[in-house]
Amino acid sequence: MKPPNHRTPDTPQGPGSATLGHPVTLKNVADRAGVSVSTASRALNGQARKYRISPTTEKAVRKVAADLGFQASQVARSLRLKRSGLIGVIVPDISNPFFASIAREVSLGVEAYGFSVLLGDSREETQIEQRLVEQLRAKQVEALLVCPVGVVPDHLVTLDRSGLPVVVADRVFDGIELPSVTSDNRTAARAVAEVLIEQGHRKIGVLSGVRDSLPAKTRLQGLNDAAQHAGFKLDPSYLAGNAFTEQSGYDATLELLDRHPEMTAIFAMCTPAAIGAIGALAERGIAIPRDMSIVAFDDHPFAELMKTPLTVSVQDIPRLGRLATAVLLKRLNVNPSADSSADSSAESSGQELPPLSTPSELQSASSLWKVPTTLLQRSSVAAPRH
Amino acid sequence: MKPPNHRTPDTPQGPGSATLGHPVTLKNVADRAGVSVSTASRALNGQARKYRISPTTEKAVRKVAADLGFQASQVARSLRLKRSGLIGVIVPDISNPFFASIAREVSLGVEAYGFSVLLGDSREETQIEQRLVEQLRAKQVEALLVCPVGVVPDHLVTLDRSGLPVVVADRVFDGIELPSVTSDNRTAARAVAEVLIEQGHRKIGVLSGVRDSLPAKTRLQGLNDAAQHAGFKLDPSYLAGNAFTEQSGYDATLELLDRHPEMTAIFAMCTPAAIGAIGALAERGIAIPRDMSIVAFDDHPFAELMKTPLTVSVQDIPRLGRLATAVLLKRLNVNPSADSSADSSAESSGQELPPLSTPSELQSASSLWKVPTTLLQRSSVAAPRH
DNA sequence: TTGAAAGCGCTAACAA
DNA sequence: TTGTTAGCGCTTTCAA
Repeated sequence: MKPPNHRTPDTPQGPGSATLGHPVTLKNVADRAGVSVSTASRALNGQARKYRISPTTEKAVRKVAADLGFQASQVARSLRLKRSGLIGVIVPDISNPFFASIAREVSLGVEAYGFSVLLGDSREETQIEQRLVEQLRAKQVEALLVCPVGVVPDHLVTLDRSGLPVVVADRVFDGIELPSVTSDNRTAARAVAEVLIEQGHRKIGVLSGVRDSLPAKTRLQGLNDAAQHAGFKLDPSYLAGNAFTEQSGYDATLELLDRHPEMTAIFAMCTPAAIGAIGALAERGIAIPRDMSIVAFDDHPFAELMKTPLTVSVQDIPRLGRLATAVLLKRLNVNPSADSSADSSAESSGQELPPLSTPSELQSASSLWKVPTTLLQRSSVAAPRH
Repeated sequence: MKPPNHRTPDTPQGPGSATLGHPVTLKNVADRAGVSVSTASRALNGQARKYRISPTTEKAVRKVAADLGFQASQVARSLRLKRSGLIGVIVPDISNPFFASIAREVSLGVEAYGFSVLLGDSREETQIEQRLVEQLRAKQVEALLVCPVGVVPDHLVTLDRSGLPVVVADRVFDGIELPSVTSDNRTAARAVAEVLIEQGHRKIGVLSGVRDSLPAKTRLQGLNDAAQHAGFKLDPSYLAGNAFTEQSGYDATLELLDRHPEMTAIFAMCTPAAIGAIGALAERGIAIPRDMSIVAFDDHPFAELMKTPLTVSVQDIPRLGRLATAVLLKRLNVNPSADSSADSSAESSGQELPPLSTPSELQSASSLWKVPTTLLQRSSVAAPRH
């Protein structure tokens, strides 16, 4: 309640935010409101009650803060609190709608808790993935969601062990104690494979994604399950391709066509591969499904509009993303069920991170979450001709 | 060169990174190497030369840092340097491949300079966009690339004026002094419109994106240009829809079909709208291109495989993204032409941000960058039947 | 060639 | 009910 005649030499402020030069700091606010920084801090952080700050003071501080367009520096705050409010998300290719959707779910899911997403694109290279991990670690992310390239999990395990919560999605790993979420690829693969098999197909070419990745192996397994159930075995020479890309699908198809002219169906492990295959087939004048049946994974907005709508196993991508986010939040000891914006404690500025309750007690219980998929039968499968 | 018998009470370190509890700090490194923090800092930041630090010392420090898995806290560094190394990217929907591609280019483009991308998804809502802007500002982003929802530019202008470099892409604004990059929508629209018109179409329905957005207006203008050149005028009642979405395209098509049964062609302002339109057309049993011609914007991997491949004007999205990134970097006084990884100065840890040369001298010259588009003629256009 | 110390903006004991 | 102060981890003057 002293007369506020001790002004900082701050540049004359128009209303709105920082006008010139230095951004406005808490000290600026405090000075102008004639209180100490602690009082200002407390007033702005919804701790007025707790510290029994007079409503008058609180109001005053808030007003000044608003007038000055004050925004607490999250950097300073992070340093002090040891909480960056940052979540790292690393994917092999953010322009791929699959990963983009996952990134989206994470972004939306964590935003309510004051977290922001730091994005990394590994370009399908483990080496870059490693570099990004380091870069994000240096930026003090509090957790990492990574859709790995899918072959070398070591750097992620190390990281997780070192105390930074990591959860992996999609290209998860085998026998690794990292919380993992993925589609139920085995069941999914078996289901699509069966529509092929039930039509009588036995000579089935497989367009594989990255061979060493678990999804690729698991999908192959599902296919084998189906074959075995039908009483036959798939020859390994019917396997081609080694990436989840259109190019790989195209090349593999051509290769298979040459190696096995008797092939009657194609099992594509991802949509891009299927697109490549369709292109290759068209070039060779092979009609779908008359001369060749084909099944694949994942749906897309254009599916219905295609010349031959694909029969596919579709993953519930948003759900995958949400699950991953939930696991992440749980590992951060944030309660994902709490309603988001009902947080009326901290209203005006800065304060958004609810404090973590327990200091993340290494709850690194191995866990693999599987999300069910849906079979979508369309018209890319017919009985084999010969 | 003192005997290093004054150890910190740090937990016994296995090789690799932080083993237990506290992450390893510069002080830990310094102590263990038997030097002061200043020396450690300088050694690790490639300033050994500059400060004439003995090679022995430097080596020693580097070794300890490596052994301990030291990583400089970017948070502390940011606070001190007033450089966060963060770039904010805000888009209406990251799961849309268009925006995802842009985000990707930014991410790849700035990564080489040690920046990371903070992602925000505005869900096509200006209000959320505003909130995200605030959130990212608080996180001390050094610049913002936003693909705005597209109607209210004020908060962005204010922000930019306040000193935070903002560049907008795609849904740019009219008469606003914000660096903007967008496709050359007018020319593009005119070009696709002309393939319609040359076939004899005059009754052309328009599936509009967000009406008040500049891209929508500009594309309409391009269409009008073409019409005028052909000597006719488009009746405003042929305009329907108000969003860049599939739903909007669907609804608008139905609406137009009812209002103008004589319509012979559809001009869709975006791919989703086109998809919606094709769905609506199919429901009404209207064949493309026999009964109805259609053109749209943007290509996609499935385009060739569609029942009726669409004639489209395709934007060079990666180029759009790269341009936007370049503009951003220029405003940050980083030289985008410098080769990226050839930066051998700072090798081992932490140091990645090249310092900004000039302190961003408000070079807010109004500038609009236009990226050319390509016309892709396929088979969705035929001469009108009546 | 190296070190001591100030300080970036903030929060939280501890005092009063 | 409010203020003083230490300190988060780092860089950088200034001094030696």
